[in-house]
Amino acid sequence: MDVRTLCLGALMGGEATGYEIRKMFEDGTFSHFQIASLGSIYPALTKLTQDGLVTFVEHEQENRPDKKIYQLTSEGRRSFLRTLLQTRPGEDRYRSDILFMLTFAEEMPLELTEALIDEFAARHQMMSQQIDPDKDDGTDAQGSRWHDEDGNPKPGCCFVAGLGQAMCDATLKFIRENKQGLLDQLKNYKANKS
Amino acid sequence: MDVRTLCLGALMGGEATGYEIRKMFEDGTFSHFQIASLGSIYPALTKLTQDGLVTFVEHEQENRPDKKIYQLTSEGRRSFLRTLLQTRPGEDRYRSDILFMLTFAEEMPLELTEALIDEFAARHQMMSQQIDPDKDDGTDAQGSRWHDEDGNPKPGCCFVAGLGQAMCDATLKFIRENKQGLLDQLKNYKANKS
DNA sequence: GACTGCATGTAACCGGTTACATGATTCG
DNA sequence: CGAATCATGTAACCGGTTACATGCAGTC
Repeated sequence: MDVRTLCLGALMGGEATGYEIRKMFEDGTFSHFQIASLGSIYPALTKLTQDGLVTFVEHEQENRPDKKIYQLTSEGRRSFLRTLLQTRPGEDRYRSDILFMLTFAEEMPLELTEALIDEFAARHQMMSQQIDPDKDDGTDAQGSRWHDEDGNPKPGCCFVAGLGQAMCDATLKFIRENKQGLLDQLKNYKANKS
Repeated sequence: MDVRTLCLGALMGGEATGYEIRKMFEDGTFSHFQIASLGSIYPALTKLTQDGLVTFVEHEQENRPDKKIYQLTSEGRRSFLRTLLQTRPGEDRYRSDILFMLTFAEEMPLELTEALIDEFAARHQMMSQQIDPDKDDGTDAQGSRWHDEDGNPKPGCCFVAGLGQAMCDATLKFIRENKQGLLDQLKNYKANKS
């Protein structure tokens, strides 16, 4: 799934600037299962504009670059929906340096192992909080992206958010239950070696 | 974490061919949290050989390209350990086209939604089975990578495997408990719209 | 005073994927 | 008879990251 498609999807929830789209992938709605950086989003939006899939209105701002508020065109919407129906989803890929490093826990000092686990836990804790579908991104006047025009929560979003949270919670739970055990095993393991 | 480091890590468990290393990332030990394709592994091994971090012995085979069995040099081992101690682990990144698509469940036919969920579940089921630390890759004469020379299981590996499995199981559980609910909600949602 | 947030944009670079080339064997 | 498995290797290509450029406002 390329950045262009991701941007179209982001705009399905309503208008947004490039900067705001990045936030959806950094902090927001999509943060736990997709990523996209500004350096790829801006060119993507330019391309989409050329192709007639999005339009933007320029809002002048003092002391800042003009804000470009993007919106799907009806063709953009149709195009995205077509993609949705036709695309065979790519494989899920989860990459974690921390888990890779932890595979070699025997080879590092105990403190490092513990630090890595703690960091892993901290990241998941943060993710879990960011996902929370009830928080609803707060003050947004026109209603958040989790809800449609009538204020009904979107089932798809809730399901995906719930799933993300379940994964985070499971991770956290596992760490709570197994961290000390691992540390103890490592102590024994190292004692046996010497 | 680049492919070179990944290859060094893979060889920490003992000697292997490029083809076997790919398998560790495709099916095996590392499959649930790192990926690497042959097109990047072979060049990486060549580079590592040039740098003196790995060596290989060529085993002739009939009707096949010679098999190159790679092995860490002592410098390769030291270098990997240094990397392990010095590297700030990169962010975990989980990318899932399916979850992205499911965010827009309202916009697609119910059957597609269900198919996507089922596929998601099937993939995680498979992952869960692949991880299983007890299976121990079976017939391997010199013992699998989950165990050290004395046959003791490596705590780091077990921990990471367990964590992977906990995540898979949580995913599967969530789907079991919420799939039908989502489908029902979508039915209502669509009925209300029309 | 330094850093973060808002806000856009460009371009070099780089790493990895994909596809191709080769070829016997085994399984369904 | 086609597909998958074993087994290595090269190279074009492409997508995205990183870094740079610009600049003000607010906070620590």
